[in-house]
Amino acid sequence: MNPMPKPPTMNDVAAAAGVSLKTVSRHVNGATNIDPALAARIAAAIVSLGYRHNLAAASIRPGRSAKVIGLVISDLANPYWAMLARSVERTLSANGYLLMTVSSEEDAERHRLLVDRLVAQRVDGLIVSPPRHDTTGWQAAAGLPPLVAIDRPLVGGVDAGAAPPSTGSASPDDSARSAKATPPAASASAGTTPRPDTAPPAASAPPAVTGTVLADNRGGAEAATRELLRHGARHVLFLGDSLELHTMRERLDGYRRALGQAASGTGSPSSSDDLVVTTAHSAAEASAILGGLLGTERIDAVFAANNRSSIGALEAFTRAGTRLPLIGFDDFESATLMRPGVSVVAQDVASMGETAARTLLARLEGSAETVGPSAASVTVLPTRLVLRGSERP
Amino acid sequence: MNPMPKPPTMNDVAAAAGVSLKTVSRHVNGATNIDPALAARIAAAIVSLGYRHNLAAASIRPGRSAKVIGLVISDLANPYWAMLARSVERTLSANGYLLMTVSSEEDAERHRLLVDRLVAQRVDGLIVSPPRHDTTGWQAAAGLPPLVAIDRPLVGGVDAGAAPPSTGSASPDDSARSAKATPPAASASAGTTPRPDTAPPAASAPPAVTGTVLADNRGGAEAATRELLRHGARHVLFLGDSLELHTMRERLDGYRRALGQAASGTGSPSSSDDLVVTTAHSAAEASAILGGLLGTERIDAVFAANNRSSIGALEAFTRAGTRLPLIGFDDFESATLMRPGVSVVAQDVASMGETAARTLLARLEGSAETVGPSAASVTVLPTRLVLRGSERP
DNA sequence: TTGTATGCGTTATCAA
DNA sequence: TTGATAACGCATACAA
Repeated sequence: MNPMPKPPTMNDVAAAAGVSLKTVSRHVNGATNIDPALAARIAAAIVSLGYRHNLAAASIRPGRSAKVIGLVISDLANPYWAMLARSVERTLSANGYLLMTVSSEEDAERHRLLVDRLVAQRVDGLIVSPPRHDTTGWQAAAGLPPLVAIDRPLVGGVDAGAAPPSTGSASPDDSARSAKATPPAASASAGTTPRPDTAPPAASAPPAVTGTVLADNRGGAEAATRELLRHGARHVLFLGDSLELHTMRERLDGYRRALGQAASGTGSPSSSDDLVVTTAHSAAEASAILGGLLGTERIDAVFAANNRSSIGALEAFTRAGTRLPLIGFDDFESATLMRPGVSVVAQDVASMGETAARTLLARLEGSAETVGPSAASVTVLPTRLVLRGSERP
Repeated sequence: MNPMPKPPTMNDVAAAAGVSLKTVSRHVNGATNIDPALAARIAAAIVSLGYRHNLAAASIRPGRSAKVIGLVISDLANPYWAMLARSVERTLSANGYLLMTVSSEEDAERHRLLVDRLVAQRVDGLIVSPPRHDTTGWQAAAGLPPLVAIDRPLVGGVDAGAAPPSTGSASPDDSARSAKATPPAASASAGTTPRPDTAPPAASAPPAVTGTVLADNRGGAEAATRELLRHGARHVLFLGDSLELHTMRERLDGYRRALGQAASGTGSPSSSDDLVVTTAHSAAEASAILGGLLGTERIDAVFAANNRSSIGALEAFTRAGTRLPLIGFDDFESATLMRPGVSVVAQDVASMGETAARTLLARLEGSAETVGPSAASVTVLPTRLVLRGSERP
């Protein structure tokens, strides 16, 4: 009946049960050594008052944490990310952690805001898929909890600019990106020592980047392209999104590698860049672009570099009432519904999420500095070429 | 270089800047009335120390909160829920709130755990899609923050007792549910006073249920079924998931309503329960079940009661090399790829999420008791029948 | 086994 | 405009 009955505290419970605060604390935290009689009185008081443990308050004590992890992805509505998020959540949840999933919508500024917010919320760890125009100095960023990069590597390992605020000047399409280290197509562990040259804004905080979990984008793309070539294709279209995305760069690289390899053999497949589209940001755009090309004779097969592009390609085929050999990157639910079935490069999304989660957990549980200062692991998960028929003419 | 440089606090900043704690607090909270000179010193100290505001600590002060909302859904990997989550996140995010999305995997126990955890985390509000075997006394549950039900109503409001399991007995068209404001296909507001008969576990806490946002499941299903009948179908299969799900009950109701209506007209469509499948929990199951029925002559059209069932039905068609007229509930990305295109009852997922978020925000911003004790709103969003061709023989 | 006293990082009160 | 001081809800030395 009270107008605003402020939530009962541990103290209220203690008073109601006629015990001390400390005893209630023990009971709530699941301590065993409590007089059963008192425990019962406390339990009764808790129920009768409607008391709920305040984890936010508890977590400000030194050494204690709320066991919350933040996950920053780019688009929750994309099945790929949704499945990744679920996989991460499952693993963390099984270990008593709660996951805060937020989506940046591929907006670097929003991404930065979200990370800041999560850090302010004092999450224990962060799993992050960096945005396109990532200018964050991750390696040096201060006050960050342990962090794992997923799906894409963080900048700062190599080419992080000296521009913390949103000043992303210079040419947006600068191709200075090939300076990056080429990760091996296998699982490996590299002691990525942080480079001291990038401006260290803070004094104390150690670099927090704990690990990176990627798929073998290059290898998958290469295998897919080679398969198309094997079936006689000579002009394979690369249909994908912006090269600002690390995954796209890797996939394009694999595609070109396959072309180059074939060229050195029979000498026929063209490796001209005219067959590369990197402006398909959505299924609709992919469909429109491909639709314009279907009439011409210039292409005879399509490598769709992500699930959106695959859908778009299929849409274009349907509209045009024709089709070309097609392999897509990323599996999607309705790939088996089409006839012929859509062949894809399938990522193991489940293990990707699980691996990221485990990497983070290992760091969190492992007593902080037990692994030595900044031993960052890089895991590259293999992809699988799933052939369902669409790769054929 | 310190082995474990514990994160700098506001006190450290104050010391470094040579000002008082309170002044730093003001600066961090964006107060305007600060000597510019001091403000500059503080800002410098913050950067140099790498200080980050600790929202968890701030939120324990009375009257202050972390501006975090919890969203509990049943399956993040289902595009329907993923889109809903994104829509909710967008609206909340635009209002300065952070969203914690967790998924219960349709497990009532896990659902309960998650809600408890979120409450313990002291979220400001909760948006919840109740699980199947929901036995939570929501209306009476103590210590809950303001809560909005989404997609499905909470039990405890009206029909919690009697027949939750698959007993769809009696006249399925029983109008007993009109005891509650029969959800018209529009927005309405009903003063749902909490029932005193369900055991009130707590003493003080007021019922927290602020609103309910549903789709017009019955109307949508009815329209879809009627459309199938209109094209000459006489034996429409209802292919759906468990009737423990409120949405399924409503959709089945709409389906039967259409059949009954047709029967009273030409007297032909069968309304026997033999055409009702409520055990398709996944696309694979739906596909298997329908596959078994396709050979027989017993059905001549399919109403797939959710997106999984639609996919399953298409799979079965593909496998059997045949097809029947089909309309599905819930739109899905590849519905336009098939030929003929798959007709669906489309929910406005975006406004559903937005409405839920706004309802909650209205309650949170509105100074608590300004709306009077427990004025819960019920919003029923209309659905849209999208015809793409698959409804035809 | 239980209680007392103190501190966690922040904000609010009230006086300077 | 600024600063000392007291909460906030909880957990932990340490004492009983």
